[in-house]
Amino acid sequence: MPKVGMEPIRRQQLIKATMAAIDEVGLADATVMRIARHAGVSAGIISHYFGGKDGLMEATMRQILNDLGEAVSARRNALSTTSPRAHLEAIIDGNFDRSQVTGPVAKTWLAFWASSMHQPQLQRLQNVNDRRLYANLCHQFRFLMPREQARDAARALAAMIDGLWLRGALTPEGLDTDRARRLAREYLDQLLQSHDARSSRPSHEPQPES
Amino acid sequence: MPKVGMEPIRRQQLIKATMAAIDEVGLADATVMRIARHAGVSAGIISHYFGGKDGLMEATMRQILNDLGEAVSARRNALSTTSPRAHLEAIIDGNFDRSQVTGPVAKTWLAFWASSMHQPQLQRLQNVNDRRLYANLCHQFRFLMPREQARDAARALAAMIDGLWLRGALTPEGLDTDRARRLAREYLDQLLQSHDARSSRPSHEPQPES
DNA sequence: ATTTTTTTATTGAATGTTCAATTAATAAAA
DNA sequence: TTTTATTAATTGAACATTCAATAAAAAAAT
Repeated sequence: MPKVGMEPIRRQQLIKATMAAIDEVGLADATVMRIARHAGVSAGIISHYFGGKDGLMEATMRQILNDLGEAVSARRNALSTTSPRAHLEAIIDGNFDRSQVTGPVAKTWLAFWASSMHQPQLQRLQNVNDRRLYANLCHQFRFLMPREQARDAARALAAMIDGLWLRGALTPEGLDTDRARRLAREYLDQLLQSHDARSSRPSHEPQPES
Repeated sequence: MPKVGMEPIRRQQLIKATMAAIDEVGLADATVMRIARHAGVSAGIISHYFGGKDGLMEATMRQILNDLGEAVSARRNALSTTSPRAHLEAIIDGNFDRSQVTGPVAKTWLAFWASSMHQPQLQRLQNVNDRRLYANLCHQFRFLMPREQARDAARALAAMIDGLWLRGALTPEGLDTDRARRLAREYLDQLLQSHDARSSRPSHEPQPES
C-alpha cells in the first residue's frame, strides 16, 4: 500500500477525521484511536505526522481559522467598492459561510473555543482570530463614525456574530444560516441608522481623523 | 471529625470546588482528586454524595442555571412597573449579574455549554435555559411589536447577550460587566427605536393580537 | 533489465500513566 | 454500641505514545 507523497494526503485526512470525531462524540471522547479509525489508518500514524495528539488538534484548529479567514477575504476581495457598508456585509457573510457553519466544523470550533481557555497554544490562535474580526470591523466603522463609537459598534457586532453562531451550534437543529445572516445585517442597518440619526442633528460630529 | 448533617455542607463545598477546579485547569483536567483537594476532602466522598463524577457535574450546572434564573427573577420582581422596556432591561441586567460573571462561574458555564453538545443530561438543562431566556424576551417584545418582529428581536437580543458573555469569558482580562450591560442596553434601545420608526410611518401596524 | 539497497509509510503490540470507582478500615458522634 | 462520615489503598479500564517489524516504492548497482 505505501506510496510516496502521502504526507499531505494523510494530514488532510486526519484533520477531517478529527472534526468528524469531535462532531460525533465531542472533544473529550475524540481519542486518537477513534480519529484514526475515521481516517481508516492506525493510531500510530498520528504521532508520525503530527508529533502527537496535541499537534493534530492544533493543526485542526489552524485549518478552521484559516478557512474562516479566507471565506471573509474572498468576499471582500470580490467587492469593487470601498463602501464601508459593503465591506461590513462581506465580513458578516464570510463569518456565516457555508463551510464554517456545517455541523462538524461548527462543533469543532466551539469545542476548541472552550478548551482554548486553558490551552495556551489554542488560546493564542483564538486571540489572533478574535482580534482580527474586531479590528476589521473597527476599521470599517471608523469611516462612518468617531473612534469610540466605532469601537463599541465593532464590539457589539462581533458579539452578535459570535452569539448567533454559538446559539446555532448548540441548538439540535443546527444554525439557520439565512436567518443568522439576516439578523446580523439588520443589526448592522440599525447601527448605521442610529449613527446617521445622531450625526444629522446639529451637534458637533467629530470626523474620523485620518 | 464526622458530624451529623454534613450532606448539604459537603455538597455545597464540592460544587464550589468543581467550579474552582474548572476555572483553574479546565473541564478536561478537573479530576475528582483535584476537585476533592480543593474542597479539602478525599476523592471517595464525591461518589458518596453525588453517586459519581457525572452526578457532581450535573449538580454544578444545575446550580449555575438556578443562580442565573434567580438573578433575573429577583430583578424583575423588584420592578413595580409592567413596562416591557423595564422588564427587558431587568433580564439583561440579570444575565450580567455579578454572580454569573465572576471568573470561575463564567468559565464553568462555558465549559458545560460546550460539553452539553454531547452529553444528553447537560443538553437538557442547557435547552431549558436557552428557551427560558428566549421566551422571556419574546413575551416582552410582544407587547411592543407584532409576532414575527418580536421573535426576531428576541433571537437577536439573546444572541447579543450570549455573544457578549462568551467573548468576555474568553478574553484574558475577563468580562467588562459594565460595558457589556451598556452595549446590550444600547442595542435594546435600537431595537425599540427601530420599531417606533417603522410603526410611526403611515403603514399598517399589526397590533399584538391578544 | 534484473537485482540489491535505501527510503518512506504503516501497523500492531507493548508500555506506563492517569483516572474513576470501589472497598475495607478508621474515627467520631449519637 | 451502633450509625454516620470519611479516608487510604486498590482495582481495572482507557488512553497516548513508543518501538520494532513489515511492506511497498524508489534509487542504485549490476
